[in-house]
Amino acid sequence: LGEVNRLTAMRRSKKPTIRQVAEAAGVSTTTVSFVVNGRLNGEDRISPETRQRVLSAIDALGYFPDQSAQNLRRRSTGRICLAVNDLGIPYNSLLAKEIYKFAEGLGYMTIIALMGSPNNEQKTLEQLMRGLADGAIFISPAHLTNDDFARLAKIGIAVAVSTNHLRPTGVDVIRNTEKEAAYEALHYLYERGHRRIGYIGGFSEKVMPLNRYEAYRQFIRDYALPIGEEYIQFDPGVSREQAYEKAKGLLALPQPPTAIYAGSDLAAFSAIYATYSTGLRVPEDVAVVGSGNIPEAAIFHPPLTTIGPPRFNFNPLIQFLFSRLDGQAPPEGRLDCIEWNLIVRQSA
Amino acid sequence: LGEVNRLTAMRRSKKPTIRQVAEAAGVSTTTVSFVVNGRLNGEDRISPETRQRVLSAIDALGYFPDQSAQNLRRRSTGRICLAVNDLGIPYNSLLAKEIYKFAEGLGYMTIIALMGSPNNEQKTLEQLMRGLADGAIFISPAHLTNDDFARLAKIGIAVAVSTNHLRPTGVDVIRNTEKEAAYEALHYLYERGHRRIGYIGGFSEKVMPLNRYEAYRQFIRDYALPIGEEYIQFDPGVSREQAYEKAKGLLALPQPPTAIYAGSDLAAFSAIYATYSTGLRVPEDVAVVGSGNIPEAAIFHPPLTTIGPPRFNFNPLIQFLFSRLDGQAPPEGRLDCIEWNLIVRQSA
DNA sequence: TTGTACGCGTTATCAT
DNA sequence: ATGATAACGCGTACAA
Repeated sequence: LGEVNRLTAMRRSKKPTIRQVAEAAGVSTTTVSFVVNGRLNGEDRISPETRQRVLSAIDALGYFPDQSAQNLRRRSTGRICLAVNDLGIPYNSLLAKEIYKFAEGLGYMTIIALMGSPNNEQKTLEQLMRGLADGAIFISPAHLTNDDFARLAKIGIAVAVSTNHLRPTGVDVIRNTEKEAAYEALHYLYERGHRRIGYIGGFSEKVMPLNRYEAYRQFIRDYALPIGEEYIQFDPGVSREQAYEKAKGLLALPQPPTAIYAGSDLAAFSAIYATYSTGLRVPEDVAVVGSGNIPEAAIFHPPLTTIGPPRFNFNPLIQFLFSRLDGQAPPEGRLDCIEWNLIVRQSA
Repeated sequence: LGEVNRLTAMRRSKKPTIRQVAEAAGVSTTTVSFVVNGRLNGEDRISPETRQRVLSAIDALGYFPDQSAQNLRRRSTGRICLAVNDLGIPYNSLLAKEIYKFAEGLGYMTIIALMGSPNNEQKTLEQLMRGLADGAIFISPAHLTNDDFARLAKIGIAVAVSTNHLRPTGVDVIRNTEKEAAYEALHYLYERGHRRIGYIGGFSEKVMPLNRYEAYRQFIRDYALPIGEEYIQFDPGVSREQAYEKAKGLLALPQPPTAIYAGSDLAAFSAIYATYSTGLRVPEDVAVVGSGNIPEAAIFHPPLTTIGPPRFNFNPLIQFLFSRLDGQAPPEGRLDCIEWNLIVRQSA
C-alpha cells in the first residue's frame, strides 16, 4: 500500500449543513443553532412549533453539527487527551478507563495518544499545540522537557504530568517515592540474605529511565554487592515474552541470582514464569520483587511482593487536570507526591 | 468538582495566527501557508530569502497552524480512530501499537476511543459523524447495528469492523471462526473424559456476547452434559481479580468442575490462579482452556491451552481501513474471515 | 513571485 | 420570537 491519497480521503461526501436544515425548516441558521445547542443567551426563546419543525428537519436530513466548525468557532475542542508510552501496562489502561468515566460526566471526550518513542512525544506535543484537545495528562514522558510543557501551558492548554523528572512550569506535576521504595525493597532482600540480586527492567524503561533503576544502582554500590553487569538486564524488550527470555538468561548464569528485582510487576511475572520453566521454585530458589503493585499482583501465584502505592489512586491527577481546565489552578503549576512503599507478599 | 466552566476552558490565550506571521515577515498569508504546507499547485514558487524570512517569523512567534481551522478548510482531520471496549485486553493494546506505527508512516495520527458501554458506543459513533476522524476501526462493537455503520459509510467515513455479528454495509467486516474453534476445544476436553466443564466469561462479555459462549451452550446441549447453571459464570466482572473470585466460586462447588473453559485467556489465567490458591493442580485436578491465544499464553505456567489464530495478525484490518481511506475499496464493503483453531499446550 | 478575496460550518451580536 | 451578518483561522483560485 503506497502513499494514501489525502485528496480522496478529504472528499467526505455530502454531510448536511446547518444551512440546509434551516432552509428545510424555513428558518434561519440562528434558530437551528439555538435549537441544537439550547442555550444562546441564557434565554429560552423558540416557540414549540418552530422547535418541532427544526427538529424534524434535523431528523429528516440526518444532521450533525460539524465538530471542526464548532471547534474553530468555540476555540475549544471539548476533548482531553491521555498521553502514554505503552497501553499494555495495567496502570495506563486502568487510568484510561477512570479518566473516560470522569471526563464523560463533565461532557468531555477522551482520546488517547500513544507516544512510545521520543519522536512521537514531540508529535503529540505538536498536535496538542495545534488544537488536538483542551487539556492533557502525560504519563511518564521520557524526553519532554520543562520548556516543552511551559510552552504548552503558555498557549492555554491544561496539563497534568506524572513524572519524577520535571517540575511545575505552568503545568501540574505528580511525583512518587518509587526510588525510596525500591531501595527499601532491595534492603529487604539483603536482610533475608540475598547478595546476588539480578535486575530486569520495566517495559520501555530504555526509553524512560526510572528512579527504581537508579535505586538499584545505588544500592549495590552502597552495599558493595558483587554484581557484574551480566546480572543487569536493563532493557526487558518490548513484550512479556522478551522479558521472559531475558529472565531465563539470568537464571542460566553460572552463578544464577538468588533474587530478582524487576522494574515492573509485568516483568516480575515473566521472571517467575522463567523461574518455573527452569524447574526452580519461587521464593525458595529465587525470590522475586516487582514494581507498581498492579491489582493482579495480589492474585498471582505466588502473590507478588512488590513496591507501589497501596492501591491505584488516579484522583490527584484527574483533579489537577479538571480544576485547571476550569481555571481554578495557579498559573505557576502545582506539585503533589504519591507515596510508594514495599508490599510484602509471598514471592520474596 | 462541579460543572467545568467551558467558557473558561474556551478562552485559550493568544495563539499566533497565520496573519500575524505574515505581517511579521512582511508577506501575505498565502506565502506563509505555502511555506508551511509545501505544495500549492505542484509548483515550488517561493524565493529562498522570502522562505527564510517566513520561517524565522514562524519561529519567533512560535506559530502552529490551528488544527480546527485546517480541518474545517480541508474537510478532513488526518486522524484515524481505534474504537475498543476495553484496553486491558492484550489484543487491543497490541493492535493499537500496530496501528499507530502504520498510520504514522502515512501521516495519520491515531486516537483511541474507549467505548465500554452501549451508551458510549453511540457517542463514539456520533463523534465520528461530527468529524472526529477520517476513518475508524471498531473492535467487537456490542450494540452498533448494520444501519449505524451504513450511516457512517454514507457520510464518507472509512470504517473497518472486527465482529461476527455484522455484515458489510459500506464498511469492511472481518470475522473469525471462534465458534467452531470453541466447539473443538470443548470436544477436546470431552474426549479427555471431562464432563463437568465450567464456564467463565471473557471480560466485558456481558456487554458483548461472543460466539464462544454460544458454542459452549450448544456443546453441552449436543452432548447432554449434566451441567447446571451454577457452573456457568457468564459474567466475569470487569477485572482479573473479579474473574479470580468467580473461578474460586466454581471450585468451591460441592462437585467442582474438572475442567474450565474461559472466554478469554486473561480469565483463564485468573481461573488457574484460583485453582492454585485452592491447593489444586493444573491440569491434573482442573484442566483449563482459554480463548484468544495472546502471546503471554505461551509463557504462562503452565503454558495455556487455548483457541485463537496461530498469532495475531492485524494486517487484514489495517489494510482494509487504509485502502478504503485511499478510495481503493468497493462501496458496498468487503468481508474477510480469520481462522481460529485449538492450540494445545499444557493446561489441558 | 506574491497578494486579494472568498468559502468552509458554526456561533454570537445586534437588530427587528 | 426570529433573522442578518460578522467573525473564527486557514487554504487556494485567481488576479496582479
